[in-house]
Amino acid sequence: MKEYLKSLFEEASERLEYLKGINLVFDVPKNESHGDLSSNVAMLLTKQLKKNPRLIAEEIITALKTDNKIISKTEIAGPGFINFFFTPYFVSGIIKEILVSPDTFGKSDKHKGKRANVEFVSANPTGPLTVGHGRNAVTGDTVANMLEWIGYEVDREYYFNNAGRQMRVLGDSVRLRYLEILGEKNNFPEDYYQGEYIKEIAKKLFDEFGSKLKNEDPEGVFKEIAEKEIFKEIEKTLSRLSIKHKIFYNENSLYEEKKIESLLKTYKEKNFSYEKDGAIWLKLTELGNESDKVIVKSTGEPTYRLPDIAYHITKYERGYDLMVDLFGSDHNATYPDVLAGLKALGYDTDKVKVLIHQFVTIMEGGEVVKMSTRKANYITLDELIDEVGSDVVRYFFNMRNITSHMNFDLELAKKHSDENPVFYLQYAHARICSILKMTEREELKSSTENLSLLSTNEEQLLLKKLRQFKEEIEYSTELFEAHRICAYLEELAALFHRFYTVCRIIGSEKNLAEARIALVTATRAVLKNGLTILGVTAPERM
RNA sequence: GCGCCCGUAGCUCAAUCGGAUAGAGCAUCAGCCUUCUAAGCUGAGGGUUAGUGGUUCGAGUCCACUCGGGCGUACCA
Repeated sequence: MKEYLKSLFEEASERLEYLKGINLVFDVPKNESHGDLSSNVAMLLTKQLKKNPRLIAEEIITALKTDNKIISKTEIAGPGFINFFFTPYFVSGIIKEILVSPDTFGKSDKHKGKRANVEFVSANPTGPLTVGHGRNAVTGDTVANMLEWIGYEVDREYYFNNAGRQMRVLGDSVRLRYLEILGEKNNFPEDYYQGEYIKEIAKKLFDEFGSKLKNEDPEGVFKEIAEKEIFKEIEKTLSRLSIKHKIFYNENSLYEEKKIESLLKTYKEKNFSYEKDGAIWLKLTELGNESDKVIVKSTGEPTYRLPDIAYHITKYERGYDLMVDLFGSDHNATYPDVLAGLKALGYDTDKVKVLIHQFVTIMEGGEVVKMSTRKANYITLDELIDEVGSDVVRYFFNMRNITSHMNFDLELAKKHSDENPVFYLQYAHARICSILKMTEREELKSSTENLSLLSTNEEQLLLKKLRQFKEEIEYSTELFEAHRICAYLEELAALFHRFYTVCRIIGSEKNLAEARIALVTATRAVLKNGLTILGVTAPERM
């Protein structure tokens, strides 16, 4: 629709000089009596032309050579909007476009040939994933899906660190629990990992090795096994949400491959770093940031910034055109340093898109549940999936803008799970499947021969919504906002349900019935594709 | 103190570069199944968009200030 109008305006600019090179925007008006598409161009020109916007609008309309097979009406409304109304003939044509290739309708090759890396979850293996990680995981995977849909080849990546204090404590936590099983009394420290899963790992070790590990070092087998077991669980949890990372990148390999060392050397050579108080600092103030930051502590150990920068450099070296980083708002102070460090070395940081999601607040019984992995005071992602299912979890995290703080009322999620909007969408899909089975029995087929028979208000509104799908995906992806897709699908499902209650297939005249079958088949395809992007299943019956 | 995010209906959230009468779901109330799935549809009530001022044809959206909440502000990640 928009493409057609754009070409009309372009052609008209031959006659109306001021239309040349103008930034044309068409909106779908909220109120359907304002037409199918609306332009505010006349109002934007008032300053330049010093004329009443309605007069400008009139000039524009006379200059447009509209085809009355496509456009049924143009009007000037309100302060100077130009509203366009499309013919039913044109509107229904979308069905043919969808049915040519239903499974790929909405895909675009806009970014074909480009490669993207989406890094998400990236939790260190110290415990099970919590609900908070769930938001990160679902958002990351959905962003990856969206990018694939507009043509990117996407690698899903998980960055982790199995060195450092956290992991030492983890290993020792397991060791102490193991010794407890052997009957040894000890004072389990308060700041150690309190979770049940530690005891389970210890039990596993006892079952396999008996008391042989009594004098083992906490850094050795305890840590190793703990890491392995926990990662296994993390991957299992993610796979329940249909999430699979292609690459697991261990921070350690940056050291092994001397990337940290060489980066440090580069900064020194280029005079971006200096020594002070026994530490090495990066000159971030010179790069426009607030203050210089330490990259190597006086102990000789790098801070997180150095490996983070080195890590991102590997992404550039691996040739990605787009790198998406996803993390929670608690990390929002860290990425400017990393980006500045990259920019200093000449890397194009426009290729990095940092997405920060706000926290998930868990409410239970009207109370906020404080989350801490170490204190084992958390609700795991697994428990949540057990309660409400993968589809609800994915949809729930996708349906809200990540910039918003999110209240997750557990009681409500459990109790009212069958009233979740995801079921509304799935129900629409299942309903269509059921209709199509029924019409098959009646020996009715889908036909695009008489689509102009689809002229009721319900049919036209549904058709127009189907037309918006592709643009909706592109727009949502450019903004990295999956919640728009949820909103779109809910509107689409609502229009379908309304169509269903008013327009019948079986019992209608044959040509009309077959056109309607084509319509619902197309609707089913769009619903399914939308749900697929969100990572939600499209059941054939409910 | 400073930085980022947020404040919209009773609750959870939308609102397409600033567009026309601020929309959904839940909850509440009133209707609709002898006919393709009632997990559905129709209707009603519910708002000073936290507040004040500014920018303009037009502001929930942009700017300034105030109030309130979250997360940061390390030689932790």
